[in-house]
Amino acid sequence: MTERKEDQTRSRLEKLQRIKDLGINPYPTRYQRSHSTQEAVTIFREKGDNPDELPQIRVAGRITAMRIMGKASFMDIRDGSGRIQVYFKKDTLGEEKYGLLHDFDIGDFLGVEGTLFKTRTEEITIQVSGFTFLSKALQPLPEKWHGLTDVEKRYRQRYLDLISNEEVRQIFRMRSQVISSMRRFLDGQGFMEVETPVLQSIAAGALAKPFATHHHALDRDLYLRIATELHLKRLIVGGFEKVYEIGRVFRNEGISIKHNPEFTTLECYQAYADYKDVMDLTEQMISSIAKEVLGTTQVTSGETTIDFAPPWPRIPLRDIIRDKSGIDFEEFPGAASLEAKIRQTGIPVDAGLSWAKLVDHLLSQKVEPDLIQPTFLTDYPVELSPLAKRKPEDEQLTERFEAFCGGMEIANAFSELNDPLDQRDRFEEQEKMRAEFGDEEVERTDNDFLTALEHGMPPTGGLGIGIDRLVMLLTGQHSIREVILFPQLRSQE
RNA sequence: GGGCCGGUAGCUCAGGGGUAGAGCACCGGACUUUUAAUCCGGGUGUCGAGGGUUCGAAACCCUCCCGGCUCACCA
Repeated sequence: MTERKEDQTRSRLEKLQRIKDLGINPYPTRYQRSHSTQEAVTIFREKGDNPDELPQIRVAGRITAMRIMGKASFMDIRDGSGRIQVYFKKDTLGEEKYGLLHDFDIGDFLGVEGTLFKTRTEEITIQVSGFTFLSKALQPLPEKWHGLTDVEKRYRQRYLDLISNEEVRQIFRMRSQVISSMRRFLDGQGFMEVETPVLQSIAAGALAKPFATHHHALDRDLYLRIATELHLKRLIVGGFEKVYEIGRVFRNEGISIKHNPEFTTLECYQAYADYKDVMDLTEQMISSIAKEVLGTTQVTSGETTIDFAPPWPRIPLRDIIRDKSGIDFEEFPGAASLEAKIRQTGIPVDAGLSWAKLVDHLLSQKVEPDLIQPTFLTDYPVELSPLAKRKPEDEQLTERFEAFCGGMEIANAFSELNDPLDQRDRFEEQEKMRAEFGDEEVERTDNDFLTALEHGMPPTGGLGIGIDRLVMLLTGQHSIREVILFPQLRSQE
């Protein structure tokens, strides 16, 4: 509310005062409902033919429309289940109570009791015999025809978006269902859900810039986690054989239609499994979620239909990059030669990137946009995968896959590197690359994690899934902001 | 960070040098089965902010703020 009271607010404040003056508490503590609006409608559908069997109804909700005609009025009441029309009649309520209607506004909360009937236009309605004021709204709601479309306002005042737009409510219901379905699936497979620290003295486990903060009592800089990976593997070392965490991670990077600085990942780790087992798990989990939430494994958005039914194609990274770009990166083992080849092929590329970054560039430029159906790309070069175990038959490749869908990466997984000596070498390699290429987005050596590995970790398959992107795919949304309730915008007051 | 587009009433939007506009919302009145209720009356505003040009700026110029898309960035 602004300091200069808006006209509409002033009028609502006057009504609030009148309600108070009548000795009515405009913000009471509770209301005993007998039914949801949806249940009330259903009851009438089932028993409407025998009015004697209809119960007294008490529902509560927000007034979303008012149609006032002198001595009789209709209002729409909405609760979490739906809406119902209620009917106020001066004859029934008496002059005094009926007069109170003048102090109601759209947006107020109201509890009503009465009996169900059908109007002559066939709408199931509650004939109100009594009502209780439950909450006064001082601000007007968005307009009823066009609703709220201003994107900035939709995100900054998401509650208005949720009030105005049923599709938006549906998306976030689905997001919640996706996550609970994921939990059900993993719990059913014998995984145990755990929580690991968000505040860390070293942000490792992924290649990303962390957010920095400071702990005053310890006088120590801390970082917000960029992944849950290394702590979950410590738990595998500790003897838990199947663990997962669904949690927020933070990356201090650009904001885009596919990136939010804080986003939600699932990571799960399974002892004695390898990346092929994890591919099976991934297909099964995502298709199972789609079936539970959507009732089908297929999602149509625009002209494309994505089908999550397993099995998903499994294609070695080298093959698909060669097919899509004409470049076989194994023929260009150095950064300089690969960069020259990429340039020669006519693909724009920044100068001075590491070999691993160049391969990644080819992947994101020439391959990723075409991967619409769920697809596993496998066998990533070791330079690109500092936490993944080498393939026994080819030491330059790792037992790793990424899953792509809708032109986005949605999952990353590998046979976890459990050789502490190799892991230390890989961290050092990354540090060297950071020094050489001025690349901040590389793994930072986590000595505490290395110590854990030195105590012995069983062979382990690990998986990370971007839940926001998965929800985007399942709900057909093209912007990550449409699946995050309060996305990061440029500035907050 | 670059490019393009945008910011006008509570909401959705029109207006592009000459009195600030429409619909919904809101306020007053009428109306006992309405449902985008209807009918009569009322415009409620720092035209994103600041500076400049001009007799006159919401409009034109400059700077900034905010947002969207896009490029860069982003395992």
